[in-house]
Amino acid sequence: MAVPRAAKTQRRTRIQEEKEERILEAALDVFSAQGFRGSTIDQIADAAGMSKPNLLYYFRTKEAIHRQLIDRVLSTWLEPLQAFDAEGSPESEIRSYIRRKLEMARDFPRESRLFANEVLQGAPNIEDELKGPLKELVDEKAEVIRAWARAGKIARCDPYHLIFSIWSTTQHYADFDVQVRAVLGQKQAGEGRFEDAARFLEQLFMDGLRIQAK
Amino acid sequence: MAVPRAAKTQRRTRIQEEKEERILEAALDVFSAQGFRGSTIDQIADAAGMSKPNLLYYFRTKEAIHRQLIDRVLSTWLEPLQAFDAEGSPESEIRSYIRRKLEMARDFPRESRLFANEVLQGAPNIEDELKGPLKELVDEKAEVIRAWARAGKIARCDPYHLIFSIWSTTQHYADFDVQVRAVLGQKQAGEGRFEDAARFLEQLFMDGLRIQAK
DNA sequence: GTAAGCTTTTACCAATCGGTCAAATTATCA
DNA sequence: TGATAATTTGACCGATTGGTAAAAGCTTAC
Repeated sequence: MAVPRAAKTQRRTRIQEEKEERILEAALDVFSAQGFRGSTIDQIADAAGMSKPNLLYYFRTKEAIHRQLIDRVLSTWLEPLQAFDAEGSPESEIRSYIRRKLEMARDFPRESRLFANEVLQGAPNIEDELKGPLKELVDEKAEVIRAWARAGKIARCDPYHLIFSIWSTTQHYADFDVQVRAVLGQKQAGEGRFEDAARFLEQLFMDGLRIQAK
Repeated sequence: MAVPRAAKTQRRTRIQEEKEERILEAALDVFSAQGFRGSTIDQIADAAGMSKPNLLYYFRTKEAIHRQLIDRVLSTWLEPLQAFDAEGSPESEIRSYIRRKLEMARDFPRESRLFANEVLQGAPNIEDELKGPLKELVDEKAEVIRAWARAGKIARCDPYHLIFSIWSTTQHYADFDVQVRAVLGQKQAGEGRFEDAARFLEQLFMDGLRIQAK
């Protein structure tokens, strides 16, 4: 008798790991492009190259796939901010934070869009994570920024809105990619726009915060 | 014999105008919260206080509602950038552009989210508008900004990415409202965050572009 | 008032949705 | 090899989807 999802054995099978990975990869494609409600299990199963019942053997529900995906993405999404270091100089920390967030927009646009879709539609599944871990992390880093301002190392400013503005400007290149491409036109068909964006944003934030470049 | 959608008469009935307006208003609610695919005609009909077939008497398909809504929103979305004036001073023009975009995020968050949903999901219905009218408008204003930089009125910078950064930072407060609220917590339950954001963004862009305040 | 056209409703449809079930197939390991 | 567990399949289900047909009800102009 086959008890689904390998409840009997503790260890996960090789096949289980492979298939679950393939499903999550396919689901990232589909969910990030169409949102949760707009995606169907059939589409994900197709993209993963398996039948719907087979997919549902690994994940009980559509929601279960989405939850696991969101969990995974959320933690990688927070990494750059985690790395924000109170010991470093404002210049290097803010510069490298901008650069890392831009690299994520370039290299992991699906992850960014998955997250954007979720937040845009009211974040029904991650409200707790936003109000808990995310808020705490931002509170902590905001204090670092405030200390820099007190020490006269950067201009006085609201640290929360500073963080928001770095988030929004960098993620814009993933979430609104179609628009960015349309406006820039053919001249930026390659990835050059990311370097231009990096140059612009670093200048904007350095001067905007009155940080002296070395 | 009732030919649908008043094909016989040229003029629109009073009832037609009222009902179509009610439908579009309801559809804005639903589409902006759940995206196109995630929304159902029933939900829109409910929100508009009428039966589904009754709604479908005024709009042949779900797509037709969405198209008309997008068209309408797109033009109001472009207004602030239209107002961007080459004759004005960089300080007043950029300041007021930021302020107007922030006011739109505060006063018309549904419109912003409808647009964000559309672009995020690949802009299948507005690609032409993005590559045509939008691009032309941005090209024109980018030239204005470039002229300011040549005249030494503002720092040299990529005008396109400047515009992107103003778009993204301001719309962030509409599109990612849930996240902003979660991170700021209870202390900003009212609309205070918009004033704080305005202060921060004006400072960031004024100093970032090395514009002297009068 | 009445007839023509406009609006609304009731009943309905085929397609698709998320998900189940039992049987068939395949992999694993003693 | 054989038995046991893991995986895959096809057939199916009730609910919901976008949309239609036709008749009933309502407005409006004459």
